[in-house]
Amino acid sequence: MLTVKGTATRQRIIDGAAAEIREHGVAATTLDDVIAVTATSKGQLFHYFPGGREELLLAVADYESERVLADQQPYLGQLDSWAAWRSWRDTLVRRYRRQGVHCPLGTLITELGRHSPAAQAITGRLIEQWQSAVQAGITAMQQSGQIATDLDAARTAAAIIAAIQGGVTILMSTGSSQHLEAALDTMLLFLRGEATDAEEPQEADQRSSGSTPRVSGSSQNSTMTIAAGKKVTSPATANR
Amino acid sequence: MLTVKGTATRQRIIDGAAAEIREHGVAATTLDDVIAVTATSKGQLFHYFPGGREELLLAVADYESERVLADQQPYLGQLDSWAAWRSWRDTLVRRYRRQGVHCPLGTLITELGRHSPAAQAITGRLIEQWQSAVQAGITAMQQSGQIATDLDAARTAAAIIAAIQGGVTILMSTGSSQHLEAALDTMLLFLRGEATDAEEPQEADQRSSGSTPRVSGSSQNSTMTIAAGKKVTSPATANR
DNA sequence: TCTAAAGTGGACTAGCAAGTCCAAAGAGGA
DNA sequence: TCCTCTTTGGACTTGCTAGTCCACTTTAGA
Repeated sequence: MLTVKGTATRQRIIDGAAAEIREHGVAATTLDDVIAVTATSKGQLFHYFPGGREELLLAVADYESERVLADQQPYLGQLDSWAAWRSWRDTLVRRYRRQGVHCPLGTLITELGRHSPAAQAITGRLIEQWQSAVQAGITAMQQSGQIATDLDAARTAAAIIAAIQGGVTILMSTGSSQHLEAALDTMLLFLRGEATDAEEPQEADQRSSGSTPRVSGSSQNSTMTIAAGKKVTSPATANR
Repeated sequence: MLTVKGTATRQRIIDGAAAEIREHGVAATTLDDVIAVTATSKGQLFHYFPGGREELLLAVADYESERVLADQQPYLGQLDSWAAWRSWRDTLVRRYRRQGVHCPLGTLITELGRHSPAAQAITGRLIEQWQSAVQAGITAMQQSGQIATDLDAARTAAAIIAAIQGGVTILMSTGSSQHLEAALDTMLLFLRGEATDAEEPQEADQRSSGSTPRVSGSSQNSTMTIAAGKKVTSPATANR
């Protein structure tokens, strides 16, 4: 009831829609845009997504939420050393800075996540998974004595997720990754500050704390962004 | 060129639009909705907002951004004691918890703040003002020896703003204030932890850190997150 | 090879929502 | 009182977009 070709087409639609949404936002993305960019037709779109726009948006949200976590690997799944935390932090910043103003999930969350229960389920699951990965990292660090054991891993993980989310939201509206970086660095500083037992001296500082490197100036996203999502590829990306 | 009556009507339109947006989101709010809810007409709407929908939305954003800061007073402007920080924290949580899923600015930021420069200006200004108020608080605490002076006030303030923003965003999509509270509490914990000079012994802990109160389970919106105000009290901790 | 199901294209419809227009009522000053 | 400018009401236009419909093509497997 869905051949290989069909599956590919369906996926192509999702990819294209995701790219469009990253680029222009949910509100500004019409089905015709998606059709144009994926070289499909109305017939196909409604053939694969009988629920129409809503169903497509949900599929995109689902797809993006997987990407969010996948992009943070392998670090996110292995936060057992300060170096891993650092790499994870850098991966995150790099990813979002590259994406610039375009955060697929953030947009989806706020634009469609509010009232639809299905959308809430997706975002809820993402937050949960993300948070529990971070929490596992904290716990691991506690077990190896690198983070004080009296720190509430769950609560701190929740705070970290919130901080990231906020940093990204601000990045989306201002174009500067300054807040995201400050948020992440401060949280890491907090984790380290709580370390009472062992430490990894050779890594002990280099970032933040003192001096304030203060990220450049204004919107540095104009530079690339453009290319952002356009890697879609898939059989027919010869758009239009 | 704008009588008293006219000014009142204009303001009524903004109020009504803001309410509608808080309730249903920007995308779902049509001009006809605004007209209906404010007992006005198309003619009036375009008379006072020649730029149409866009101009109205901008006016609403401006209006809401002022409210955001105003609602945090007097604490936000006077963060010179731990008690003030606590009260501020409680005010924030209370406000957003009451508002539940409806964050006017968050919605406006993500839905219209992206591409319009005018909107970016508004959100940018809000973030700046908010952040500098927090930064002033940190500096004041440093000067009175309650926070270590080697802490980067600007960067930490940025992190706090990001954490709040993220907590609110998550609150909007899940309905739980858990993350917002965790974010704020963790940040306060961080500020306190950095205190090396003087301290306020009698206030030295009470929240989290040790024992892990561990917020209940899922959406505890109801539970009130137990500790919230605890002993510090402050004028209005009679939550809700 | 035949046939049924899957896939595809695109014209068409319906409805909504932004924005236009104009007529008429009200308000204030000379 | 009159004249002008502001305010108000609402019908009407226009354009867009989600969704429908159906004819046609391709694919798979019996």
